[in-house]
Amino acid sequence: VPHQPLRFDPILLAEENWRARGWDDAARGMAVLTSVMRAQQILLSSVTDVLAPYDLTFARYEVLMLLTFSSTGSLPIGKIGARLQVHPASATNAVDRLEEAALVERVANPRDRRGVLVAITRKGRKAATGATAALNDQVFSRLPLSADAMDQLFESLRALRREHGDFETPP
Amino acid sequence: VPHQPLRFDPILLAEENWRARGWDDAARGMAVLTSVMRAQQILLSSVTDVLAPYDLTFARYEVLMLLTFSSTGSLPIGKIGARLQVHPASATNAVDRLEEAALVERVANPRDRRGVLVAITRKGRKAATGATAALNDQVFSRLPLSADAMDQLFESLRALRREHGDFETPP
DNA sequence: TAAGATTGACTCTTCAATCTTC
DNA sequence: GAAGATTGAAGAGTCAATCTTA
Repeated sequence: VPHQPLRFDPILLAEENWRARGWDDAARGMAVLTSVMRAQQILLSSVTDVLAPYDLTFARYEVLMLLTFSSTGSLPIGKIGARLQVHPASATNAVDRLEEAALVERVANPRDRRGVLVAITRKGRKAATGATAALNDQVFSRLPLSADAMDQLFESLRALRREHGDFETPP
Repeated sequence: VPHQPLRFDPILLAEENWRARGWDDAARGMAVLTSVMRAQQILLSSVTDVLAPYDLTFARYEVLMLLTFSSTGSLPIGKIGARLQVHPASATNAVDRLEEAALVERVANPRDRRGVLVAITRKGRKAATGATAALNDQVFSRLPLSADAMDQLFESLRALRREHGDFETPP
């Protein structure tokens, strides 16, 4: 996004505007939500830059890693969508692109003829290995936060995800 | 996103897979980044639902609030893009949609004939008021996090934004 | 009837190219 | 030449509708 840095924090300023209107009980929530939006934009942009040489998007990279971690190297396309929490149409689209690049193959599912298995190819494994090395080195291990801040961030966002019903909370 | 809740936290599981491969120094960063992505998806979905009756997206709502907070009720379109940290083309698109709905007007900029001023209309102010009340009530004041967790989250994400160069850090 | 997957329509975002004005 | 704004093209996401199979 081509812009000069601002001389002030735009989200903090918005929060002040909120409080000036008497919306004190919502001001911090607005600021937190907006911060998450902006952080996502920043992080996705970093990831996108690193993945560009591999002709991968983050969504397609996630599909590849899911297959890498599966015992057979293949999964039903519906499972992929569920694990990645995206719409079935998005999973179809991601697999389309990966298949065009020969990183995965669609295989008939012998246990359910409605279903489609997505299998990672040798080329797909190579791409996943290279992309992971690049992401680990250039992004994941270099977030500008202390270990404590990362842990707090992870736990707070995990609570948010849990409350939203992303996953069951073990008893 | 139409899916059953998972019986485990998919991000925590991914982090375990990372560590199992010896990528310990990147595992938590991967988990944090993925959590931010997912949290953004959840929060944006909540906001989108609440704004739907007003025929507004979050991006268009943000434009409206920026104009509401400006002293004259109008801003150059370039300033809007800079404040919202989006591409100029996105600002143009958002203003197009708002103008179609008669929530803003494009006005010639008397100080720079290259520029365009975007002015909020009476109808735009009404929409902003209603949408803000709904968002404050249904989303911003109801995030499922403690006040402490919200403050920690905000500060961590603020550090991330600052490091990325979103805004200048006062001396 | 319901579930798995795909398709087409629509929205939003970015980028590159263009046009006008500084 | 550089800056402000717009346009068209391409990518990725959701939704509603559809087709096949369970």
